[in-house]
Amino acid sequence: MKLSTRTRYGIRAVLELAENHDKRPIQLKIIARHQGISVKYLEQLMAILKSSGIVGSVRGSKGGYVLAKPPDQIKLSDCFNCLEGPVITVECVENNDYCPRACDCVARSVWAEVQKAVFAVLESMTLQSLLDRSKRDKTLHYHI
Amino acid sequence: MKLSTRTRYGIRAVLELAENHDKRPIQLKIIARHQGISVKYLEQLMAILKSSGIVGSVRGSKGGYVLAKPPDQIKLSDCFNCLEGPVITVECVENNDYCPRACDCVARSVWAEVQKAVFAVLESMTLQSLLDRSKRDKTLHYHI
DNA sequence: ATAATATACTACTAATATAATAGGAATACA
DNA sequence: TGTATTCCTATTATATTAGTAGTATATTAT
Repeated sequence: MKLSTRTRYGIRAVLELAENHDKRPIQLKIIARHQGISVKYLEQLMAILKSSGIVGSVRGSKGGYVLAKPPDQIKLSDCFNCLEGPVITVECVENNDYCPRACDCVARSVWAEVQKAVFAVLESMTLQSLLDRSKRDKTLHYHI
Repeated sequence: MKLSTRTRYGIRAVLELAENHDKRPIQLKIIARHQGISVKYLEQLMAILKSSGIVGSVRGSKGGYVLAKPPDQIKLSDCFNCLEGPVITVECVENNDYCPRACDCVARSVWAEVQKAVFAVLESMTLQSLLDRSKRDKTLHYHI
């Protein structure tokens, strides 16, 4: 159970957009430079995020990307879902018809619980809450 | 974030061993038939579980597999770990030296929290507790 | 002893998903 | 008009998963 770079890069990218939410659109080349990845690859990730309504874009010179909503209205679970796909897919958890023994399968109940736990964490976080956390942590560092 | 069949099959297999813990060794062909998978593939999964000290085996005719410890002493996190690998590997969570920005990376703190949540669920379950749950659920069904 | 049954070990193959690269089209600004 | 940027699609490389296959080794039963 390993996170794809797609999700890791993608979420770092939206966090960077969140930091600059009130400013002008940010170009991918900027983000790509910061994260040390190729613009071309990032383009594809942003396309996913855009089609899910998480980011918006401005084409042409001086264009770039912005968050489609204020950072306190974007949950991490939204980002995760569109980049990585549904949290922990064991077909049978979502789809009762997938396996005839689903209704009394213990294993299934395990995966359902794990899935719930992951989702709860991701749903409790918004981009804004993460920015706040980051700010707080940095302040703490100065005082150490 | 999708579970491998390796983990799904493997855990269903140890659950089947747990059900028969007081009995004679169970042959792979039995389990394979129940789960609808090939004996050969199951062999490989059992090899992993064996090398991690979760199951033991008896070779030769009338041989088979048994749990290496009583089912209340085997946590699901143990099984998961050896089959699927460490819960949610984002290198930087375990290894502080992996990324220079690790100490104040917000993304990293997210993955650390998710990881903790998953692990907590899996660590709270033993094979025995799952058997009990299964039994209880089945009883409930009769009463419905 | 020998035959039958089961695990143990190792190598190989097929299928799938991820990660990344590449080229050019469309759009906007200056 | 030229430059900068997103947009779209195709292709390739790499890694992982899933599964098959063959043979060796150990144990039991006859």
